[in-house]
Amino acid sequence: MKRAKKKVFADFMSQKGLKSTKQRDIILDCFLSSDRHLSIEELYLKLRSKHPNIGYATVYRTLKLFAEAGIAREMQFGDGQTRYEHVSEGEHHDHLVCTRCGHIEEFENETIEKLQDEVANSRGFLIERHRLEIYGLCANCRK
Amino acid sequence: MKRAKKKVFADFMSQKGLKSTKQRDIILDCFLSSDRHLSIEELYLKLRSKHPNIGYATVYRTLKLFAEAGIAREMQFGDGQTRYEHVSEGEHHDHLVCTRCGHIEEFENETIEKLQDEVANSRGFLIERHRLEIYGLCANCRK
DNA sequence: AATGTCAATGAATGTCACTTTCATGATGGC
DNA sequence: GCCATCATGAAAGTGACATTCATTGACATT
Ligand SMILES: [Mn+2]
Ligand SMILES: [Mn+2]
Ligand SMILES: [Zn+2]
Ligand SMILES: [Zn+2]
Repeated sequence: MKRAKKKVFADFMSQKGLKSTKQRDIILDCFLSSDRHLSIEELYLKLRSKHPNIGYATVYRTLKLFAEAGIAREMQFGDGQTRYEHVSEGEHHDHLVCTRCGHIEEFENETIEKLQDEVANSRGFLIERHRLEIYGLCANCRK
Repeated sequence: MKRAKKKVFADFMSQKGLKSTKQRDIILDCFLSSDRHLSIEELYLKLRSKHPNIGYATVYRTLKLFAEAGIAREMQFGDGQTRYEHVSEGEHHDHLVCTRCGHIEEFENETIEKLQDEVANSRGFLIERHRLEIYGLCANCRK
């Protein structure tokens, strides 16, 4: 799926008349081969060891591009940093966030999604998106 | 319930050895008689007309005290400002947020809450809190 | 009522995570 | 290869908090 996302991004870029650069290639590769839910700072630091010449602003702008292209999603978990996670076409999930170690787990629940639709319908709301986050202690941190 | 919350706050303050001041009284009164989901800035501006001598920092610190005392809750709706809403003992609700006009509606759904518990249990997570927000167009903005 | 002590206030400043600017460098259509 | 555009990154700007510190105020005590 790494290849598929690279294609999606390449198509988006050419369709927008934007250019392919070494930096963007490196950042995309690093993003796709990293854990999910990375902050700009984290990705920047991860890149820095191998590519000290890539600036923070470029990482920042490139992650925005990923989001625009639909291969990444911006997330806020309340830790003061914007995080980016991988997105696959048509896929959706919500999150369990550990308040002690920061571990993030993903889940899907079709019934919850349906109930949300019902709530929105009953109020005349047209849903664009939603966020459901459960905060607490992960299995490890409970021990 | 305005009186009840004032009592809760007064008890919290005396139990913590903190002092009662004109500013805190005024801010509490203004907060309790305002719409829900106000930002610090909004409350500060609302106060400013009648009480131009109350500083931003005092509003900021006093809202934090309300949250500590359990009569207010900090919320992030992604508009870049922290919002505070009234909290009543034992009460919980989630939100529908209009992305066009900013209107915020509240809802409760016992079934969704139960399903969340199930999800957390199945992963060994111990829930501390959760947030569920549905973003979209409100009935008014759909017209 | 005056005093003493410690918390409260608010103008100013600091912090932090973006966000934008601008001079310089790279890309790619012709 | 030329050159109009786009991209880059160091530096500066922004905005919403968060903290500092000199001064003021609350209130228990005298
Ligand atoms: Mn995720
Ligand atoms: Mn609410
Ligand atoms: Zn954990
Ligand atoms: Zn609306």
